Amino acid sequence: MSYKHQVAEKIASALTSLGVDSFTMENVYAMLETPPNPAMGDIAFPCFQLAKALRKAPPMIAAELAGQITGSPINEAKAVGPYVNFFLNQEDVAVQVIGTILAQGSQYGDSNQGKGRKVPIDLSSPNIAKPFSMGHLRSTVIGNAIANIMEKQGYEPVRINHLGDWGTQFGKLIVAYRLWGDEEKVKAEPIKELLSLYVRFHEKVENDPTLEDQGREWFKKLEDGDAEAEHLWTWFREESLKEFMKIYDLMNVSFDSTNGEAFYNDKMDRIVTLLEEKGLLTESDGAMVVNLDEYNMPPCLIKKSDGATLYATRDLAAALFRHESYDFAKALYVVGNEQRLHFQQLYKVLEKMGYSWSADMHHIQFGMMLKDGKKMSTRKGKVVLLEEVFAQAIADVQKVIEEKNPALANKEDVARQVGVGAVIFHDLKNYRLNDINFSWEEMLTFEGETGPYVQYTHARACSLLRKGNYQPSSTTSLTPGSLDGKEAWAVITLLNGFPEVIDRAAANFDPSQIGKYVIDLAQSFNKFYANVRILAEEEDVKASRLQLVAAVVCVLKEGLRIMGLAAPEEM
RNA sequence: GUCCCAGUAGCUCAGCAGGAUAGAGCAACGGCCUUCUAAGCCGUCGGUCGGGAGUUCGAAUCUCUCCUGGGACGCCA
Repeated sequence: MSYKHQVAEKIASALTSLGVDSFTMENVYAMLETPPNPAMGDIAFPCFQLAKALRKAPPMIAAELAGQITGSPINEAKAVGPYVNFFLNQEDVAVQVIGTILAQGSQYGDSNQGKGRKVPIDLSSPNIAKPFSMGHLRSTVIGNAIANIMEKQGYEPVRINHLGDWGTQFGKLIVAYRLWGDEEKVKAEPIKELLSLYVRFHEKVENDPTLEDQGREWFKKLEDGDAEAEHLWTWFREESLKEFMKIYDLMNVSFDSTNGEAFYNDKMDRIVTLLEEKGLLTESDGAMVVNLDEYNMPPCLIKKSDGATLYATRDLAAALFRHESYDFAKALYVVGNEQRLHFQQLYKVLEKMGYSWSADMHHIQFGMMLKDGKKMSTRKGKVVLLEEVFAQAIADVQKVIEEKNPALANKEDVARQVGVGAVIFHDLKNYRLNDINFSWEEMLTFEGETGPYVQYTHARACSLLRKGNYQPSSTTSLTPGSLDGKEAWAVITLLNGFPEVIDRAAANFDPSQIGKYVIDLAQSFNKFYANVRILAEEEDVKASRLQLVAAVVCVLKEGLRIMGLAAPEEM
């Protein structure tokens, strides 16, 4: 039980003795606040809500309560207007918090809420034959971080890269390749060449709308097993995958499944049959649809008038497959917010089919990656390639290393970890629904609220442990007075809050909670570092402070790991 | 037109199961390396929380309305 829970319990029992029994310890815990100024106390309990039950003014209640609450970890309870402010025995709390972290290590903050239940997460999912652009970064890093968060909550995440390897776009690409393609060129630079074919196709379509029809025809051929179409498709897919793997290796992201849309090609007849059996399929303008008027939504398209399938058809097949394969606790789709309607339709169709588990599916939406305030368009070739962004980031970090720490041992590894970390952190630090306006300058900043800042803080802390010859111990004992002062106390209270941050991040599928936390912790540690001497102190004081440093290292590293960043020990 | 999301410091954003004086980072300016990595720390400057109304002891936070920006709305994914 954390010290805050101990305080809440004492308040709850004091309330009971005053004749109020409607507040449980958990209720009280939720009401606890932090005073605006540390000089006012460590924890505050507002008494407004008690005014009705006790028929007294809040300040009177606060005064009464303050007189009744004593005992560890509380040093003093003081009524300030309508609040009871508690001053804690900071040494008791420090031992508790640091002891817990050093004992649990990377498991600090774990919980068993998920009980080993599976959570398939649809993430990354780039389109074959298109470059891996900045836009695809978001789904990858957000999904990966959420998978880590769920894992920390005791779930078993299943990372699924639902590759965009099926659809009319492949028909278009095949048409373009047959018209203008060159085998040698594609072999030399697959993604670049395929993209330029795709761009060219969309330029030509302006003057020759029949190209669109040809594209649709070729996709239909692909679905029907045409040999030439299949050969080209397989080739394009393999070349693309090779390119994507480079990026994933760089990011240290891996998948449990790379079943893309094509995987469901032979599983869609079943969906159509099921929909027919349940009487949900109706014909509309030659296409087959599920009507969703009752939900005030446009109909969900299942089959085009030429009989070819659509995005929704494949997602329905995928949903059924995932439910049958994983018996999931939740199923997550980390997909941009512009697809909101699609997922709402998907859930409603599943609901109409009688699958109550559709309620466990969540569309984890995120905002768009914009360039100059506008959407990046693959068709117009206006994309920023992720590969280039990483390359630039790593090069910039290398420059900084040469300037600040040229003697560093494994420069290449560190440059990669920090460069990639800067890009990932920049994406994750703000709430995922916010749009991001792409800016080289902002992305490649290594100062302030950035990934490198946190990594740097971690590295400095590691350096202290090294130089102080810190040895882990099974017990935590702190020398009285060694961790006095507001700097240490700020670090300790933040360290204590880590498990709650994980809970909040998991409940909201929100990696930015971890990002903000890790920044806060790094900032407060840097203040401690700047104001409190560690290595030059007497042995017992040094030992105590190093234990705090070790706890910070542990939590920073774990926070970074969850976000998908490495934590180099020197940089 | 309908439905979603957003509007907080010059810029990028926190805060939004209502609570005591609205916070960071960047930018600008000024300090701090004979204490441990200056990718750091400290200070100064900077706000009618888009406008208006309502709910209540109390609203950046909840409700309504208006304004502005973005997105989605059948044979793309």
